[in-house]
Amino acid sequence: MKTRDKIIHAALELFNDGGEPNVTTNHIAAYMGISPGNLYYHFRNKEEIIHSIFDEYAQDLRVRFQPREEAVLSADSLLQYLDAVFMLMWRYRFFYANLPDILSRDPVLQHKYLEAQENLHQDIMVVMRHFRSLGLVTLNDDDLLSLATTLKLVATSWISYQTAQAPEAKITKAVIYQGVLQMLSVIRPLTSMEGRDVVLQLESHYCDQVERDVS
Amino acid sequence: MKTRDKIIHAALELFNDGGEPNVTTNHIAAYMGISPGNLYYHFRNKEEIIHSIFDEYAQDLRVRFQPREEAVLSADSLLQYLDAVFMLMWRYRFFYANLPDILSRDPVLQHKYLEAQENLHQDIMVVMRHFRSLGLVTLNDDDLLSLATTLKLVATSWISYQTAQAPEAKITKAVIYQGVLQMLSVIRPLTSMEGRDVVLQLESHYCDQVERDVS
DNA sequence: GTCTATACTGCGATAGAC
DNA sequence: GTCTATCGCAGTATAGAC
Repeated sequence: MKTRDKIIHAALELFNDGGEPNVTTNHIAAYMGISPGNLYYHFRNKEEIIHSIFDEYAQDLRVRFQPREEAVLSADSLLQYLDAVFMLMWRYRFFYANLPDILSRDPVLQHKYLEAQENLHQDIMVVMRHFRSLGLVTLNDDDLLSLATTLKLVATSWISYQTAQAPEAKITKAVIYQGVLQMLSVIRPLTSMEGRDVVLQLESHYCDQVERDVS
Repeated sequence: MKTRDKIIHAALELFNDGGEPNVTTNHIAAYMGISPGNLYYHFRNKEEIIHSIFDEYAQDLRVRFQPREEAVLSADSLLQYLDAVFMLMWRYRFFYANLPDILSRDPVLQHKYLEAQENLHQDIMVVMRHFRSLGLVTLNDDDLLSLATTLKLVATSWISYQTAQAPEAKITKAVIYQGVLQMLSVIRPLTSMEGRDVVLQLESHYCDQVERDVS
C-alpha cells in the first residue's frame, strides 16, 4: 500500500479511537513510525487528511444508501440495507462524534457535507414513501417529513449522545446497534399491522446483535 | 457587580456567540477591557470559568425541571413548564453546541454532568408517568423509556444538529422553538384523543413563536 | 485588584540534507 | 520519499510592579 493510503488509514484508526481533536499530525506520524516531515510530503495539512477520509465516506454513503427496490420488499433485504448503512457509521464513527466541531473549522468540508446530506435526505424520502405506498406506515406528508428529521437526528447524534452519557465506555458495535433499535422504536408506533411485523423482526435481530457484541 | 461575576457573564456571552472552543481567555479579557493577568487572578484557568457557568446551569435546570403537579394538569401550565426549560437551553446554548468536546476535556465536569442527567431522567420519568396515569398517552414501561430517550436525545442534540445542517445561520430562539416542535411531533402519535388536543394546542403555540421570532 | 511583560507548551508546518 | 531539525504561532498561565 502507498504511504499516502497508509496515512489515511492510520489517521482514521486514531481518530476513531481517540477523537479527532486529540490526534495531531505528530501522533499520526509517530504511530506509523514515519517522520512528521514525511507526512507533510504527502498531505499539505491535517485538513487535507480529513478531506480524504470524508471523500471515501461520502462515496460509500452514496452507494450504500442508494434506494434499491428489493431492499424495501422484504424484512430480510431491508436488514441488509440497514446493516450496510450502520457499518458505515461504525467505520467513520469519529466523524459522528465531533461533527459540529469538525465542520465549523472547515467551510469546504461543510459544503461537501451539506451536499451529502441533501442526497441522503432525498434517498430517505424515497424509501419512506415506498414504505407508505406498500401500506407499512400510514402518514401524511408532514408526518413523513417529521419522521425523516427525527430519524436523521437520532442517527447522526446517537454516538455523541452516548459518549456524553457514558464517557468512559468505548464506542462499540453494540452501541451502534442500540442506535438502530432506538430508531426502530421511533418508527414502531407509526406502522400498520404488516409494518409492525417487519419492525418487530428487525428489532429482535438487532437485539441479538447487541447481546452477541456485549458478550 | 464583582469582577468575578462579570467574567462569568462575559464568558457566557462570548461562548454562546462564538462557540466555546473559539473563545480564549485572552478574548474574554479583551472583550471586558481587563488584562489577562487580572482574569487569572479571579480564575485559576479556563476550565474553572466553564465550571462556574455549569454550576449556575445545573442549579437552574434542577429547579425548573422539578415536576410540579399543576404543570401536568392543564395545557397552559404545561406550556409554562416547557417554556422555562427551553429558555434555559437558550441561555446556555453554547454548552449544547459542543457537549462531547467540552466534556471529553474535563472529567470533573463530566461527572457533574452525569449527576445532572440522572436527576433530569428521574424528573422526566415522573412527568411522563403522570401523563400516562391521566390517560394522555398509552404506553407500557418499555415504550415510556424509549420515548424518554428519544426526547432527551432530540433536546440535547437539536442545536448541534441544526448548526451542522445550516452552519451559517446563527442559533436563534426560533431554532430552539423548532426543536420543541420536533419533540412534540415525536409525542403526538403516542397520545390518546385527549392527549392529542393538548399536543395540538402546544404545537400551534410554538408555531406562533417561530413565526414571531423569524419576523 | 489590576496591570504589563513574559515564560511555557504543543501543535502545525517548512527547509534542506540524504 | 524519507529523515532531522527547527521555526512560528496561538493559547495558557505566571511573575512581579503598582
